Amino acid sequence: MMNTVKSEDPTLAEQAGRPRVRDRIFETACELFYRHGIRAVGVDAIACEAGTNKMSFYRSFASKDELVAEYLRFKDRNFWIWWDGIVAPHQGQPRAQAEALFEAHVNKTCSKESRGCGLANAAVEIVEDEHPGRAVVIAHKSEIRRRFRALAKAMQAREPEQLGDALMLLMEGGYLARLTFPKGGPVSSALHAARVLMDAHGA
Amino acid sequence: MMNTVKSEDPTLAEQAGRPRVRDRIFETACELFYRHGIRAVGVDAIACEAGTNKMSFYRSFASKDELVAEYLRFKDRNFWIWWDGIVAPHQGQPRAQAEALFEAHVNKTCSKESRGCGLANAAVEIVEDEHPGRAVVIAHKSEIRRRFRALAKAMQAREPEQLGDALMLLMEGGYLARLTFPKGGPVSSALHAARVLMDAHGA
DNA sequence: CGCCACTGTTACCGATCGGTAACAACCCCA
DNA sequence: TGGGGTTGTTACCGATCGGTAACAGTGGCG
Repeated sequence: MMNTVKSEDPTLAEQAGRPRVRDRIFETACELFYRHGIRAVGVDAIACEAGTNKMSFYRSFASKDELVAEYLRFKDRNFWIWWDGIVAPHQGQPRAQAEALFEAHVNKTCSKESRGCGLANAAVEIVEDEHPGRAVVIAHKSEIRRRFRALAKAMQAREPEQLGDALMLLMEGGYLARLTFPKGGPVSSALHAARVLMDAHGA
Repeated sequence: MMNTVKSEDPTLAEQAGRPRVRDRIFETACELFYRHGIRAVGVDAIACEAGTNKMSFYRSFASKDELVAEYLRFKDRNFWIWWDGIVAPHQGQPRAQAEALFEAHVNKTCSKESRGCGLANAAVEIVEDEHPGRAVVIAHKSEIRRRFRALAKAMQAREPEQLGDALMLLMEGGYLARLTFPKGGPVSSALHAARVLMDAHGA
């Protein structure tokens, strides 16, 4: 808790030009966790890949679990930045927002480097309730459900909860399918399916 | 390769009344893999939980990876037995078959012990292409896609490939959602969403 | 200059990982 | 009464896991 940042304002540290060790480690960890999975990546591998060693790792992070939680919070923040960025150009037009979301989702998930959703993958790997990352995952997915339902309600759909849930299932299913199918998988049909669903709900 | 079964026909061994050590180990492994994940369960834990020891484990299985592959093949077989059992009563009525499938899927996935789809979870945990279980997962998911598309075609739907993929995304999304939501999660809306989709496709 | 925060290095800890050798007991069947 | 196949037991292997102690350098800033 107290050894994450010893002194100095972190914003002040970022002003300095070259990257702090902590940032290099964190960036490396994010990439390795996403690419190979959380359990598959050890602390030693992270530190080594970041060009430093395990001791420097533990000078910046309290534990691996804590780093994992921070990784998940990072993924969560980035997701909502992405979401808000997609939605912004169509303010007040919930139907157009949803379509833009699914179009972007298909594009993103079909990209070569995609390994689905890091939060969803963590939901599979992290089973222990005490793990500090578990709460982050649950909160993230709950918020997704809330937003999809709100979107469905805003477009005046019949049975907005059902439509919101259905849209969420479509998106989550795409994340999962990406792990077994190359680019041309079922994800490609997500936008079309979302449109059909919204049409059918009178939105 | 040669130490999985040393002698005797395995079918002959099953004729004998009490459970072989191999079967106890395998059954235990299946439960632990599904409940806690593949990477989270060690060989020692499996053997111990099965009331034996690591040495007896390696007398029955060539390696942990090989056991994992066998676990996945087991899950695959069971899944199709389940599928065929659901579909059988509605032969020749693809629309009714799909509805029965989704109703059963919702029930199964909402049950208390459910941890989603073991194959899908393995798709998250197993990244290495060389792992003997990876091919099993890919084949399984490909077959699911094939069957859903065939089902959509059989019900004379417009754009059967799109509908088939959409149905698959709904189902897979439910598996994923189950890991973060308790019983009343978005999975509950899967059957309704599937109906709406099929209606919209004129099936 | 000297101080101090940051980093690198090395060695170590106990625990667990997947996997193996050697030997003693057992039980069924010939 | 034998075996032969199946088990249990113990000890061990090298490697890696997450995590720590102690010390040597280095850079910037007062």
